[in-house]
Amino acid sequence: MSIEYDARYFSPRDTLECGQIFRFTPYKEGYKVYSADRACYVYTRGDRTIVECNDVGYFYNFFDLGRDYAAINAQAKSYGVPLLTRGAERGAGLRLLNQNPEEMIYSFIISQNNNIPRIKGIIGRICEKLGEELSFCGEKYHAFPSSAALAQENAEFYKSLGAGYRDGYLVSTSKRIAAEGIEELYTLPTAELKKKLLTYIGIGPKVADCISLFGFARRECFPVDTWIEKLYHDDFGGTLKDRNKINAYFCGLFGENAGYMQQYLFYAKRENL
DNA sequence: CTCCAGGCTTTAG
DNA sequence: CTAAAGCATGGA
Repeated sequence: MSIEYDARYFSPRDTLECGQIFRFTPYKEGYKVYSADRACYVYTRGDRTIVECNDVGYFYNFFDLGRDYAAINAQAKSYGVPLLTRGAERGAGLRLLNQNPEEMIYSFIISQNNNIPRIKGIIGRICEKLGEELSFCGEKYHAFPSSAALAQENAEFYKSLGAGYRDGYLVSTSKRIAAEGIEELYTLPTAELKKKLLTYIGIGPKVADCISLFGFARRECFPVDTWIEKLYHDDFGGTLKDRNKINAYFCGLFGENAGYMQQYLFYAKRENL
């Protein structure tokens, strides 16, 4: 089964290479993408982007295909900030993914003070060791492990996979989620959700924003990492140094679509556009 | 060698 | 309350 979409507003590369997802690999004309226990093959041919998968409903939502990006893209260009305009022009095919909340929690705990290639490696090894073995397009892959499976391992295990000092965070948070579940999180308003996420060991303000944005579709969230801090000074002429205040500045500026603007900016800065 | 990466926890003032 | 040290690892 497959899904087709206008390639102008759905570029696999723009969508996957902007740091919101860590499990994908180049494949044939595009990429294989993994989320929770699912997999798909996504590629562009001519003016159409095609998603081949076993679960059309899951990936329609995953790639946010029910949303019109023309207005979002126009909003980004309306601020007259060159970096943001360039991000919106050259990253027009970027879409915000709707990912599995638990996968986001562990992935972004690992992401702190870390670089993207290494984050991918750590997550990949955790999946290989603990995730269910499945197959797609004639190749084996591993699901992202359940919290119950993660909670059975100790800190030495995670350190042996390269997680570094985040080993204890993974142990603590997986044990808590395995015991409590995360059902309540879906029901909370965004401010309460963020506050609750901050009570998990290893989740601070930036990671909580990423989890809310990518895992709970809270598009008003604006994660502030080292790249955003850099462009805040370089491209917005900002003088604040406290990341919480920088976050408040951007949230006030961009409003309910702040998360999309954040992705355009992150992409533009990292790609040196 | 030092500096940095999608920062957080702990401790000191 | 805010400020800064400490933290694993690998690549530039």
